[in-house]
Amino acid sequence: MGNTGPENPARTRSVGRPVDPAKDREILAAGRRLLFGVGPEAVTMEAVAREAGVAKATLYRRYANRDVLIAAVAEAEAERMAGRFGVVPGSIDDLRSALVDFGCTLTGFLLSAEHLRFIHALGASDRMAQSTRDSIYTHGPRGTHERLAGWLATADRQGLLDCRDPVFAAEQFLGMLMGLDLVRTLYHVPLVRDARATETRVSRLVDDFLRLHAA
Amino acid sequence: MGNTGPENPARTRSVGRPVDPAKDREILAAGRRLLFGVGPEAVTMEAVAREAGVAKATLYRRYANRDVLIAAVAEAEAERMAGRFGVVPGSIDDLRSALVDFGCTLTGFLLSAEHLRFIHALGASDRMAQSTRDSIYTHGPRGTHERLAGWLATADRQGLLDCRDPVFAAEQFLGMLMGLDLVRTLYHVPLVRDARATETRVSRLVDDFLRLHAA
DNA sequence: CTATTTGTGAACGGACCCGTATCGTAATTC
DNA sequence: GAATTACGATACGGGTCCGTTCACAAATAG
Repeated sequence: MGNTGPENPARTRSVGRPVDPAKDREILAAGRRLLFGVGPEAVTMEAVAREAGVAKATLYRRYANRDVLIAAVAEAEAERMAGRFGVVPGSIDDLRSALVDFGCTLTGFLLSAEHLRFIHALGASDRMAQSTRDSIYTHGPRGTHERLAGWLATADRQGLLDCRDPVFAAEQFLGMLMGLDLVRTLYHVPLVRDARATETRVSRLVDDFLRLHAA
Repeated sequence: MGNTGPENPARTRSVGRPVDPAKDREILAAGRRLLFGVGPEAVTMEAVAREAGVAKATLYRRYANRDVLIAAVAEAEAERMAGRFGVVPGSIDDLRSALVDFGCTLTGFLLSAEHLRFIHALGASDRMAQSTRDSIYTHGPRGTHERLAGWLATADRQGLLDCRDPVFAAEQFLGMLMGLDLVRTLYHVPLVRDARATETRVSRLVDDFLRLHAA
């Protein structure tokens, strides 16, 4: 993951024309636009080359074949999204407002156009390697789940909460939070919910959750 | 929807060799296997013809083009799944066991291989018409949500429950029930959960839900 | 300048697919 | 039997894409 370029240790042989890193970025950006903007079928070598302003031969100099390219595009996006996914509840002093903030941020992301496109790109079973999916899952939902569970466990140890099964409780909370939003996303059902509505909704859910696990 | 065949009023001209309905079924079955088993890209006219043991010309006699065929396959599957989705809580006399049964059936379906393949096929944005998706959504998740909300509203009117916003509560319950299962499905994360584990999990969730809305 | 490597542009063979067409055969009505 | 329709097998033109190749320009080190 901490690689200078596509699949390369010792990329510079220190002689000859150096690799243009701008092209790397252009290729991945073009691949991302196609994969997450149009769909997996749209990311053909010819389309990527055209979109990136690069010769097809250049693509094959960097990526062995189409599947490798698609995997690289997905992996790059996974890293980009890790930051967005990396939401964590704030200070434990004010449980309620920490959970409300956490919930609003998370649902806001769930419903974003960015995430929607990402979810749909996951359907490309064959084209996207399972390892890529695993990586995204681990850095994404699984990480969020674990962090929330850890946070709840801490709150329980400090006597702020009665939460003897934090993993279960965290999933319960995340489930309530997502509600049917993910389903709606999958079915392309538009859902407008402004910041105001989101906050009231999340507030009610957090109140319920805290009521269930009151110390 | 109550059509004898693909897009056909007055299909019998009553003279000449009649259409073989078995071929209709074979075609749809083959399309279903390909669409939900392999992926949208796999459902080509040639593959369907091969898989169904039918000449390609026969396909074009029934379906104008590939997109129409794919839409028909998806629509047929949507009808098939409507029955599976059509879970409804049982008698209102015993809230708890009715909800537990409902929850177990629903999560069992959510995690089924059948539903998994279905979800992934939804990614084919271009190939599957939005009207098809809408139909599936309406007969599926939306219907379940509405039926549950109606059920809760009835329970509220009878004083068995304190549920002043049944739509909200229904989504809350469904959210808790699904938890991260749908996410796991999307990321191909296997989750083994036998009937025993499912029931204890759902029982806890139902208890929590009833505690939140106790009369 | 020379050697070396990156990148371009264009072309190519092979594969797959779509949608159509043709010809022969099977099944049914009259 | 004759007319009519459904189906199979096969082939074709047109298109897209993959992955490779080749000749040539561009950029860098020594």
